[in-house]
Amino acid sequence: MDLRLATFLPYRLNRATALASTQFSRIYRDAFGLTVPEWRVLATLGELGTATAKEIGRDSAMHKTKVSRAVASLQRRRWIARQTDSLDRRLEHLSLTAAGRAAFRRLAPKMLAYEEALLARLSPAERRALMTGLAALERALGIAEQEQKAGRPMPPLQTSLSNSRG
Amino acid sequence: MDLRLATFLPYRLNRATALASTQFSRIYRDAFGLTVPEWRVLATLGELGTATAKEIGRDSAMHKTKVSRAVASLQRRRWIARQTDSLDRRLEHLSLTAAGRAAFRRLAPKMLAYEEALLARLSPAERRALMTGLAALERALGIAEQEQKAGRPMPPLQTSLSNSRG
DNA sequence: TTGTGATAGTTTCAAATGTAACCATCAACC
DNA sequence: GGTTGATGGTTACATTTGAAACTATCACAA
Repeated sequence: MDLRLATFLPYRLNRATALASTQFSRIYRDAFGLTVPEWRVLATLGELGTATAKEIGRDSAMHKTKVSRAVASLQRRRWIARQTDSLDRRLEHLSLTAAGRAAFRRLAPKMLAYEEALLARLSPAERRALMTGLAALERALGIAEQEQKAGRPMPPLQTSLSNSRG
Repeated sequence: MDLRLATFLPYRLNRATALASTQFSRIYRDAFGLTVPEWRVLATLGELGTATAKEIGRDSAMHKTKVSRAVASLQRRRWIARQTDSLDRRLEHLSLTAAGRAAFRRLAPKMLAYEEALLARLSPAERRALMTGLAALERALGIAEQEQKAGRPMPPLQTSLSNSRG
């Protein structure tokens, strides 16, 4: 089998993801001028209530500097309040202010509605297939393992050609 | 239904894609120090034989400046040859040199083998589901339309909340 | 033939990003 | 108490990126 980019899985994933990201991000960009990292921090705190920067990073799969900057930006908007942990003063417990919660409550249903509208373009069977397939792919990629701790590497895939530098 | 990032489609896509991209890119990075855009240009030319920068951009869904820089870089490696169209001197017909083709022939089977190894972690049913679901998602996102011409926008999705700036 | 507008491709510039260094704090051990 | 190593989080620096400006060329029309 020859390699064709158009049918190659990582390429297809990339393209679909980029397009989805563009379409979804238009919602919070148009409404509030939020960037993707800012939206993710908002959504994470909207869901969790309170979290540290590290927890947000793990939960939203973002680099810690990205989280740091997004948090700083949302704090400038007065959407995030920060409280230093009394026992461990390295920790900053972050949570949404009333304004932040209001913004989240305004955005969340729009985001879910757009997701619903997108999935409504799929037949029920296709929808099931997407959920099944995506979950299986996540498992295959080792996302479950990655989630807990970024420490140990995945067990390598069975690839006869792996590491054959040639 | 509340918005939970972990079950939210664009977020799941993003995470899976980022992880897949990292894993796949390790192959050509380790072997040749190629970047993602460089690999895509190589793969596109490996597939098409000859193409202009614009065609590569359309085919690989990359911004034209990204293509331009990746092409320049591969040219510095002497992996790409360029020939100006005799009838329209704005066009540059790009193709792989012998060295470029050799690199592609070395990489392509590794990439396909890794894809196969990844998909081997899925059951046959899950694999079918992934392909069905991904294809349906691509259609829903309008990737088919996007491919032909980046001109007209997609017909808007059915979203009761669209554009309700509040 | 000389504008005028479009197109292929490159370059410039500013913004976003990741790596690495850094600061403050903590836990553990001497 | 003081040193050592780890951790949460921020900052500095270099790289990557895309938008917009630019160059060269083309088609077309006055």
